[in-house]
Amino acid sequence: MTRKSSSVTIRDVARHAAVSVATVSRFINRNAPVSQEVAERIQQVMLDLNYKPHTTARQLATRRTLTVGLVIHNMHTDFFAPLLSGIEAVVSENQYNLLVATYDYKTHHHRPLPIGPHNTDGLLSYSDCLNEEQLTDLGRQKFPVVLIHRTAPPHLRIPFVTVENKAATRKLISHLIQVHGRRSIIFMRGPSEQEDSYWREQGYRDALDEHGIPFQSDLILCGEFNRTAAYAAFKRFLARKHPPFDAIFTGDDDAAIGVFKALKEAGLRVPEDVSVVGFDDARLSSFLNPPLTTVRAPTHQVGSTAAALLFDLIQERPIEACTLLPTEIVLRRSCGCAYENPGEPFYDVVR
Amino acid sequence: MTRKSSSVTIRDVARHAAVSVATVSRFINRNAPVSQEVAERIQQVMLDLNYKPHTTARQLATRRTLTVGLVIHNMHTDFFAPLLSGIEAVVSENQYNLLVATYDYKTHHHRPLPIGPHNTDGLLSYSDCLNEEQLTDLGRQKFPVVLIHRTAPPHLRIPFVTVENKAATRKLISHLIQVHGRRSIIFMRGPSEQEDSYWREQGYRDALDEHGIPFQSDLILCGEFNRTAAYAAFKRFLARKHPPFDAIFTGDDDAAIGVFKALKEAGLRVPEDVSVVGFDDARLSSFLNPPLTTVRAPTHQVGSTAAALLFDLIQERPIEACTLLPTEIVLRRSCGCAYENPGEPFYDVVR
DNA sequence: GGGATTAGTGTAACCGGTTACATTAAAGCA
DNA sequence: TGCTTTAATGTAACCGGTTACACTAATCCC
Repeated sequence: MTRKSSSVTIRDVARHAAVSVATVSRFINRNAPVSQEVAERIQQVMLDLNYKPHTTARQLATRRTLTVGLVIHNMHTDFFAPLLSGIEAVVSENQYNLLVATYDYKTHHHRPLPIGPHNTDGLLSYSDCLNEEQLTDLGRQKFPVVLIHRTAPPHLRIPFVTVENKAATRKLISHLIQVHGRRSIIFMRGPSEQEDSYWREQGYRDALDEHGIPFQSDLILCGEFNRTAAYAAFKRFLARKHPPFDAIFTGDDDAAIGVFKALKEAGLRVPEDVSVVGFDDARLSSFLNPPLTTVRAPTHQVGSTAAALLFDLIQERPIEACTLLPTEIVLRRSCGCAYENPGEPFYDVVR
Repeated sequence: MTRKSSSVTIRDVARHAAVSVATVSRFINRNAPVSQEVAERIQQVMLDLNYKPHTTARQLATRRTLTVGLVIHNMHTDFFAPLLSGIEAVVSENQYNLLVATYDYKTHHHRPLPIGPHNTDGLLSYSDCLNEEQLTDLGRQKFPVVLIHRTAPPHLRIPFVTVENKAATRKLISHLIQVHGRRSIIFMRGPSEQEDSYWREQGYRDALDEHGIPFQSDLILCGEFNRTAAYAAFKRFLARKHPPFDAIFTGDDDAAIGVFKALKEAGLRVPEDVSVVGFDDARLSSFLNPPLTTVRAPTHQVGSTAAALLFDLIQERPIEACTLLPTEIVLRRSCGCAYENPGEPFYDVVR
């Protein structure tokens, strides 16, 4: 294998500065007094030799990695950019590094999780990338973990950060019913076992109940929170014998793009023939034609909050066990509202 | 500090299995024969004790981290999602981890680079996050580095991956001149020292030259490749005494969003009054109103190519020193073209 | 002035793995 | 049968830091 050019170690520095390695270490870490004179000598030698402390060795000795891990299943959708950005901001503020692993127990369960107590000080886990067994295992080791977009199994005391899904969805669906008179509303599920999808569906059902509209299982499709799958699922729906519909809740904004396309191909107009609404308020949602009515989720803030929580955990500060960030519905034209939003996306009608 | 619950080590496993640590290590790494019987015993003990090899210790002993680093200055724009996604795909395919650091020598130069030979096996560096001195330093240690969206200083033999900026820009500007009769074209620069910006400006100048249009320095603005800065810069331009203009090359797509907004506020129509063109073909560009004419840069592929190159370097395979990925102009409506693109963004008129 | 404290330093064990080298027993071969 | 090869294993040094403990000399305090 690659033989690294033998690098200069703390012992080299010690020898050249005519002191012990302990003294050099103390100088570097400033955790014990070192005389002025010796300090200067060490400083000079370090420069001369271009010495860089060996991160890995230090990690082994101190059992602290100054790194946090993030597990996500992939980065294929726009959703992850603001999430990552929020996490990254807090991580670098704390002078930590971020180790990113794409891992999903459903597809990688034969492979051990590449992130854990042995290479990070704490872990952020998105959605259902880890299963309960893995979480239990980490919990048993008292390893700091914060869950993102999923709640923790109650017997594990793992803090989590997610967004308010149910009430916002209920409000959005109610809006379709009350304001726009829609009654046959398609619901597109996300990936199964995705909690967001579950709660959004509850909100959808609640809204129907509230207005006395019976739930119809053949209005439930699977959009997978992704434009391509949503397009395909909706095409299949249109092709087969299906009940009439006058609105679609696409589950998330990315799926709405696929639905827009399928509707266009079918010659159906949005919002005249069909109201379309999404969830997330992704960066491009206000640019769609028509602009997409959706629920604004503070994804960047989800990331930063989760990361902040993780540092609280790592530093053993008291923490908030569960954080449910508020969402708000954003009315644009795709539901049938006629608001003109000048200068989108800078201004939105929010309520 | 946090005292980790003492974890089970290879010596514990060895003791319980009544073998030496070497044998356990061999069994784990499958790099020397171990008898069937002993193998089973070790396997069982590992399960019983829930033993997990200590990544850091292994890294120290083998001097291989199975991790690659990525240095970017931030993740604030949409540009990074496809880049990261491309990198990530190749990294996880190679069963490596990805360590992400946001670092910029201009703002962090007092702080040492958190990524290097001591915690990664190779490094991807975006644009001008690292300065020449830092690159030289890494080069001297023969540390594998691949540059993204910048060329390497010639005396350092560092491979790089970037996109074809100049010819595409020249073609795009020529299109504005020849097809749409534009002659007073604003050019928005990106961040100074950004190579992409430099080459795009060269392409812009070449196109002017080619058509005998004199270069006007007061048509050069600074958009910073970002919507907010571009909006502000363009507002300032409009507010002061300025030469007439009939087109804008915004430097990149994100900046185009800010320009769109400022134009709308000024009551100028796109493309009737002003042609607007960008660069990148970001995910939302085809959704803008009007859809943005731009240059398609294979950003995902830039990421995957750079990562693949880095692995070639790490594994000491022969490599391509410089990779210039092709770009193509994408005509939509913002320049004045009248193509109807059915089902944007799935189909584009590309040429 | 004598005991207690503190500044400044060194020695060596330790973190948890890998691996060069040595050793023994079994298998292969003439 | 005797010699060489190979399978299987153990011992201990090593990777490059940190830090507990020991020690000396100087300073403080009553």
